[in-house]
Amino acid sequence: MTFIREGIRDITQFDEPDLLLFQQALTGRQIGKGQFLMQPGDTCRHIHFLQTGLLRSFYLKEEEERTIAFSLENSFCTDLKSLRSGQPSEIAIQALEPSVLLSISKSDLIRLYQQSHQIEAFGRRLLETLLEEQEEYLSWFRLYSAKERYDFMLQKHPGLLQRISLGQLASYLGIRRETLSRIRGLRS
Amino acid sequence: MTFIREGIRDITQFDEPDLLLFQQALTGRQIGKGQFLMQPGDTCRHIHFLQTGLLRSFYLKEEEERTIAFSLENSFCTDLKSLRSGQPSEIAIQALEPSVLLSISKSDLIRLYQQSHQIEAFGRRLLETLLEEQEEYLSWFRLYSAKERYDFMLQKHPGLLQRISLGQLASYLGIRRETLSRIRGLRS
DNA sequence: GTAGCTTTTTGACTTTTGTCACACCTTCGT
DNA sequence: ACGAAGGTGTGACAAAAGTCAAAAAGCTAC
Repeated sequence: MTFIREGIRDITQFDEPDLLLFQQALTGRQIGKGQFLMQPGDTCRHIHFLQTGLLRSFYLKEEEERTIAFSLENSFCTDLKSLRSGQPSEIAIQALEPSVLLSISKSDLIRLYQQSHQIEAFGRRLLETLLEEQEEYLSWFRLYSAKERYDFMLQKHPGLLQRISLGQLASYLGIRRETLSRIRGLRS
Repeated sequence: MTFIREGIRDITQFDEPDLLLFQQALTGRQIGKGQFLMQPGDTCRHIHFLQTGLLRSFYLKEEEERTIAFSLENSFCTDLKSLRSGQPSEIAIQALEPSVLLSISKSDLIRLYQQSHQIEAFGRRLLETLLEEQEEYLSWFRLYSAKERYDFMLQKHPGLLQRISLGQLASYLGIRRETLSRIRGLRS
């Protein structure tokens, strides 16, 4: 439990009272490889903090999985659209590895935001980071070719490739498995 | 000045004391059609609230403009990456129409965040909305063809087409002017 | 109106990526 | 060891989008 405190504290930089408040709202959960944290049609009611493991979020379009994100250790994962609207989600979240997560419900989070300015500030900073990351990812599609996007991925997450299938990576890069295979073939 | 108060109040939902605080940090500015709010290489130090007019943010890649956003009336505009890092920006922001904006500096905003929980909460909510919008926009590229993206644009911002050039729209949709022209030709 | 500019459209061609089919290789359970 | 299933690589072809060039259509300023 101590190491959980440390993990949360490092990320949030909460002081002792807020750390306690936050921690009390968290519920632990384990999930096996291949299992789903949520399926399309479910309504998302939590934000998950991934301690160990690996998650993948994806749309299902015509039997095809279109990956929108990989969530690594010490990062947060949710479906913001469904969480905010209360409407059914269009995405699935699946564990690619056995994963340990701490989850906080929407209602608890709203309560904590109101109770603590510091927690609200953390929420704001977290969102800024997420938005900036997503802007960068989006710029890949605006500015670069499939090959370049693949190279960026290698640079940015060199270890990740050993943990996911090429099909999953391809769908994250917005191309077909075969195209990715050909890109990788061009060893220049 | 009253109507500015109302506009800000509607959007932020600040109560009277915070409204005043916030308002004092805002500086007004007008900018003519075609003028630049910032250029690549500038460091972004403000968040701009657009009262009237139309802004466009874009990258410059090999003499080509790649539009990443149109900012409409009553919306916010900045370069989050440069604003947060303090590093030179890679994007340009240009007024497509004569525009009136209220701007707040990064340092003032940070100060206000610290002073007022309510203002911090507004910042968080705003970021949530921006992130959700961007997720939707990103899903266009994941799930839909160029033609479909064009149709969504028509649905979502029917009026905008009269205010921007087709070249600008094409670059926002991630295709060439010629391709957009052909898509529009297919009147089915 | 018309000259000069920009924007949009059209055409021929190239490049990139997708599609479909199938071979190859793991891995995993029996 | 065996076969099934899933993941990966390759080839031939199709579709989508990019490129380059030039014509047509819109604007703007005299």
